Amino acid sequence: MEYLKELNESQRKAVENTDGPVMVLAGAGSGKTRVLTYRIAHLIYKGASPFNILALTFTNKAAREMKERIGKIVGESQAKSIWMGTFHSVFARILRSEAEKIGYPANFTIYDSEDSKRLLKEIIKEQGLDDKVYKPSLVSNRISSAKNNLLTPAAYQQNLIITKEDAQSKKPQLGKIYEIYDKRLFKAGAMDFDDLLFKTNILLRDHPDVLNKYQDKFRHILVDEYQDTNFSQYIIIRALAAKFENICVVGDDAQSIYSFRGANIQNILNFKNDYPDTQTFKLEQNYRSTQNIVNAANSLIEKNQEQLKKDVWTSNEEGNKLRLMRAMSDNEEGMQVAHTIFDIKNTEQAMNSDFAILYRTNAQSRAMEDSMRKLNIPYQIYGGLSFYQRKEIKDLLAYFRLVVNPKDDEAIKRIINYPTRGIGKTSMDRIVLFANENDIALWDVISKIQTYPVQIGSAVKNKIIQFVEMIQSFQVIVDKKNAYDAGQLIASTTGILKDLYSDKSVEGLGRYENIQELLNSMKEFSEEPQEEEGAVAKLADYILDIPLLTDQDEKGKEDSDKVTLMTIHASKGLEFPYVFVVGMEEELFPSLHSSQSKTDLEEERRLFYVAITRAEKRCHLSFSTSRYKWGNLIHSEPSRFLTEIDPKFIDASGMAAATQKSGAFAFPEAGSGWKSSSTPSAGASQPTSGTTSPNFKPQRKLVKMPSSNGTANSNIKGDDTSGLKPGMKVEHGRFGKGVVAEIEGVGENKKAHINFDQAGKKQLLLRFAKLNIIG
DNA sequence: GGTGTGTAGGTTTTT
DNA sequence: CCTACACACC
Repeated sequence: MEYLKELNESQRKAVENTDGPVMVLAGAGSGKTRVLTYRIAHLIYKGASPFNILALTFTNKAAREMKERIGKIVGESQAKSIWMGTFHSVFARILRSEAEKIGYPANFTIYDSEDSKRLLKEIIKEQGLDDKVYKPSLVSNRISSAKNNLLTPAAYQQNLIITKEDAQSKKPQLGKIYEIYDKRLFKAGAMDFDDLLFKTNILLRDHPDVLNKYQDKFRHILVDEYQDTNFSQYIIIRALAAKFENICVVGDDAQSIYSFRGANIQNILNFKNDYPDTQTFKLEQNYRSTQNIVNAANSLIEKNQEQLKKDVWTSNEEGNKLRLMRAMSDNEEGMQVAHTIFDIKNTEQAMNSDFAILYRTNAQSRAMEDSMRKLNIPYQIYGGLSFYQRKEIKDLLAYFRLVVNPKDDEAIKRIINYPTRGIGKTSMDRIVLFANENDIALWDVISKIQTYPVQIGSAVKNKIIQFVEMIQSFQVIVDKKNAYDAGQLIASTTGILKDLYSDKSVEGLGRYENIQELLNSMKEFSEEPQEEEGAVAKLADYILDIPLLTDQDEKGKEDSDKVTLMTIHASKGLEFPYVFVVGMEEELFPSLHSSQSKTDLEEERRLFYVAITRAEKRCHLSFSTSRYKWGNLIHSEPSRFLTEIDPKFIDASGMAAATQKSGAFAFPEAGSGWKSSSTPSAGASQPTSGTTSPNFKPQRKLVKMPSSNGTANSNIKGDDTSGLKPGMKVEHGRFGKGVVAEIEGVGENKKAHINFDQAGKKQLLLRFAKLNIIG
């Protein structure tokens, strides 16, 4: 029990009190993961079987890492048996083994958001509705929140509040769409993300024996990030915990940032009402960040009204103040960040992986990527499209899906004419219409196309028959061959490989390589030892839960030394020595949508709180006064959040030019030296490749030059510094005037040690530094 | 039925 | 700016 000594008092109590309901309110950086890890280890140490432990985490990655840490304490074989993962993946697993009870095949398909929206779009059109009024994404959100609140289509249509809302927003048909959508999913043997929770609830509600079984099984339940659970998740947990009430939830209301996904902060606020004899432990000591960071974050979150009282403090060093940076364009902002990273790496011996650049929206990554590339700083983007959502990958996966679950209508529609085989839109429209009108699965129609009175030409019928026969031939082999052999056969027989190979463009090559990458990983999967002697790794097992993987779950992303770029949402639970929060601008952060309502604004503020508290040593906040949006330059104002942090924790010394006319924004310390318009640009940048993971093609091919916005970077040129000698006086755009102390290195590694009057000693690589010789 | 071109519309955040 | 879809042509 050595591990108990590594805990402070409240942490230790949260670990040792393993009986009955426990709520742990864990401030940012207070060792929440450590508590969860040790609590599980402690349970096992005290004799609990790992099979009886259910631990729900927010990402698969978090589950994996926690398992690893537990394994180090109690042994890997024990840790392996714990039921641990996201709500979605754990309950998908349970649903597969109980699927028949609710009328689903065990091989049910999981529709990702794209599949759902395509289906919705089809239904909207079919109903003769305007898809500009009934926007698929909006309809999808509405249905999603209905499901997360456990409203069936019938309940939805009977709910007066909802129907009134829909009527007022001129969308009275939403309930009807939901009803049809739900039917189609069922017919296709498919569940969307929300169904994985919804159907779990149905299963547990309608099958007391099943409920009983899992209540007994999951004798100990732990839920991480409890503040971000929704109603559907809450009911599942409540049902499963009802018998033993050995439930431990861990969370921080100040970090609740997923209400758009149905997360309900009340779940954590009301926990005590559900379990009156709850023991509550507060973790308030922050071990992660410096005093300045903790205090700055506290001063911000104070502005929120609705929260549980907590005093987060730290005994860490005071550290640097949060540094404010101002740029004139998004590109310049990127360059400032890149240069700052470059400098910190030099002066503090930091690794690339010590840095994270966090932003509000994925679209902001581009300027950051460009600047990283220009300074040759390796980086890794998380978020955006995951590998498995790429078109070519989804196409091939659709074949796999169809082979595994022939009722999967979306898969059929996606690939029946890809690669093109003469089954065109008109024919498919007729077939789909016929199938929907008669409530028959698409596969049933096409596999018996001769027997149904669908008006299509005989040539097309023959093509369809060939297609069906091809799929059937795959179905025969799929259980005999391993996933890789089956996958390889399908990829080549269908003509996908050939089709992609024949495209010799850069993008086409990338797509081909992505397919090869998928096949490689299937090979790896197929070569893993199987539990059962002589069994093969099946295609179905490879593909079924792929939609639940995010790109954080992909292999080979973590162990290399790269700067991390991600949205703030994706950064939840992570920590980095150096954090840059970029795009601190009104209408971006807080987002345009959120500035209307108070609760939304409070959520944005919590999001900012999350961003700041990711930082261990230093936190940089940057904004730009203009930004490209859809190719147009738009003006932007500094975020109101910047003024909500107590100024005594902020270093705005580089903000001289910033106060010029941003009325809403004036820092007392605005001072010396720094002119944003003279930020050096990386003229000598080299062509870069290989900065992204080898698994992936860069998403964009072109590196945009900084001069594209016409300002900041274009007209500053450094002097020729090849003859620079110690003793010479120079001027640097950012650091001001200084004297060269020493020249070191040769060629592109030539470096000058310069004592700047204001900025102190710096080492600058001459190949990047724009220096003007002044004496 | 296949292929190419024009244009409308899209950015919160994610399992 | 980029993508997805509608329409016109072959």
